[in-house]
Amino acid sequence: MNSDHTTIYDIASEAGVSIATVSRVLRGETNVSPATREKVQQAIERLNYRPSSIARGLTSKTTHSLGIILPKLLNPHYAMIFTGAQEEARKLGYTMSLFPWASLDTDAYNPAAMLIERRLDGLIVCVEYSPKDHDELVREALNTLRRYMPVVLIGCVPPWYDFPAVACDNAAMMRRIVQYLTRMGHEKIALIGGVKEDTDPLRRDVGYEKGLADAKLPYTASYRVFGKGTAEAGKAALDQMLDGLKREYWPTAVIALNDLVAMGCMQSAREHGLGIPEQLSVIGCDDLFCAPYLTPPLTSVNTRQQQTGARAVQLLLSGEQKRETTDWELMERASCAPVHTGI
Amino acid sequence: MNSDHTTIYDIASEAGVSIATVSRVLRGETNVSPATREKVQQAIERLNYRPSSIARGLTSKTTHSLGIILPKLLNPHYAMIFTGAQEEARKLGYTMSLFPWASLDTDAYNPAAMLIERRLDGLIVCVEYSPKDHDELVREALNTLRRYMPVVLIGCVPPWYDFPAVACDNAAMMRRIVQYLTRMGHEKIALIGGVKEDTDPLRRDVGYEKGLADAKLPYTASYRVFGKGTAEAGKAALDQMLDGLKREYWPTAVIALNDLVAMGCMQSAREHGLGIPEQLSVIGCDDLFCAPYLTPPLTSVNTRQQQTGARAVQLLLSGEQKRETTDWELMERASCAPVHTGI
DNA sequence: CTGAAAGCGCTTACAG
DNA sequence: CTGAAAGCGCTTACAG
Repeated sequence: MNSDHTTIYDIASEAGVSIATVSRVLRGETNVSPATREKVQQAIERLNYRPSSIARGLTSKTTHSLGIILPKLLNPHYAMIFTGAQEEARKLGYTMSLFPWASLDTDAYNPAAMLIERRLDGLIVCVEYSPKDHDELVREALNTLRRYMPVVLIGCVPPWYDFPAVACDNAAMMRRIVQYLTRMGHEKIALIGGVKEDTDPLRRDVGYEKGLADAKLPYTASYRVFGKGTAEAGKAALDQMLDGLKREYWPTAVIALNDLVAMGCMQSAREHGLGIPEQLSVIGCDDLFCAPYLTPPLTSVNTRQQQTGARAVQLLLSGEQKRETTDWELMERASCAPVHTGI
Repeated sequence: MNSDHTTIYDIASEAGVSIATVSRVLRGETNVSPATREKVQQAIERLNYRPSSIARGLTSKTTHSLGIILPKLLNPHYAMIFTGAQEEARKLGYTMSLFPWASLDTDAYNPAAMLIERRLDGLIVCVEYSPKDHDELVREALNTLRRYMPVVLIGCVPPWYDFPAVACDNAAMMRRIVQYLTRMGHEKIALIGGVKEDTDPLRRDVGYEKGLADAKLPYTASYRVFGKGTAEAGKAALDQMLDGLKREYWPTAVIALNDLVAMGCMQSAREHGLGIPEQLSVIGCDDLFCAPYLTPPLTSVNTRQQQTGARAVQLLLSGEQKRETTDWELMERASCAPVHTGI
């Protein structure tokens, strides 16, 4: 291992100049004579010199490294966000490190310490709502971290958060989805997943209720089941709803928090002998790569995750204190159909 | 922003000791009197001090940050590897940054420069075979990088690579899969995906041919289609095979390079009116989260990706020059069945 | 057990 | 246009 890297001193003596001059050509300053610049560049080439970003960071007070906190990478939704953020960071010369909430949660000592010690130039935090435990952690961690580095939020934006963020207007999106279903004649529309205590003003429940109201439909508590954003949770939730309701009250459409939940719901429907979309329309969210390959292909909402990640990096680095709302698009596939009337 | 962080000098004067002493308690050295240690710790607490890993890195010649190069994160297979690696790194006090091949490829200047300038303590490289262009890049990049930092390989291990690695024995795995199918009576077994020029001694093709030989079946060129590891490529490949073959020669089983390819194959089969598994058995690889939710649930091979990632980090940090082979497990689901004989 | 001093590899005023 | 010098915030021998 070449742990004794070439240094700026080596280049300086090789080129017969001072380290200040080497530093100047390194940083592309203009006030260097062409001849000198050439000499230095040759030396760099010859010795295969790469400046240490560590030493550079110590003086320049900037590390060119960013961090991102995500719930988990195993849901492709977050992998898309991460990819978008990472690529944008890369383009701008920054490195991106991942810090999953889970590892912070389980950490005995100050969860933020590792981030602070790294002297990151900025941090993207992606919040997924969950009750109490997590919310408390999030709030505390955010309040600490933002004293040390710029923070941009992605995903849910808690009402107490007054910083730059890029989020999807889940309320508007959900209202549109409900509308999509009511226009197909659905009146018994279930919503599965999410957290009851969610206080994000743009949360799905707001839009769900608005959407129902738009169509003059009542809000039916038994059609609203909360739960985690996993396939297992989705299946369990729909199982429970169907098993607890007389058949005549079964929903004709179910909106899932995300595609994983939708997958679980499809499974549950299948096991209950419900044809999709004949007897039950299902719609997901996130538009995961597998949505088109499910049977039937799952209608979902593309929330432009990569773009969201990239935009968060831009906000982070530009220092703009904006709060932005992302685009989304309903991807119509075969899992939703007009409500089946008659027998 | 608190960019003027508290330094070791602040702590020293606050505690009335020298910075050397502060450094000692920081690093948990034992040769410090309890009283002094206490004073220092109090000062640290009071001033909310976090040592700079940057300054520390400059002297200690170690950054406690690792890198991982992956083909892409959007295939959950790689997200699992990354997650396993990241979590293990975290446990050991290391940070993990992602560098996708794509961003290195498209980079005009030396693709390795960014990694070297970061002075990473180690690098995990996950290689996915693809012809020419990529292989040349991989070889060159690896040869440069390993002069600057320890490198551990994951995935395919090119024959010219003589370094630590943790890989799946794809040959043994594939032989076992073929056996699984021949025991169910299949004789026309297709293999879809991968690169013809692959030279990894553990590559799938080796096992495929062995498996066929085990059952005294001929190798049939038209059952072997190469291609990318995407669903689209999988669909196109099977489409092409079926369309080019008389119905009586259609395979009764298809092995896909990975689950994405398998998903594409299932789609193709469906469009060709082939029931799965009645007329066509399909088996994938990687055991993605969605495999159980496909119709029918996809039989696949779990290759313990998270464990692989974690193990790679351990090798990297221990400096062992071992080459390890990972476990794998056949996950039997409903997409494979005994060959349909008679009408 | 503790401190003074040098050094890690850069950048940044400050002179010239 | 170029160099000498100080400084970034730590760690590490070296004395005592």
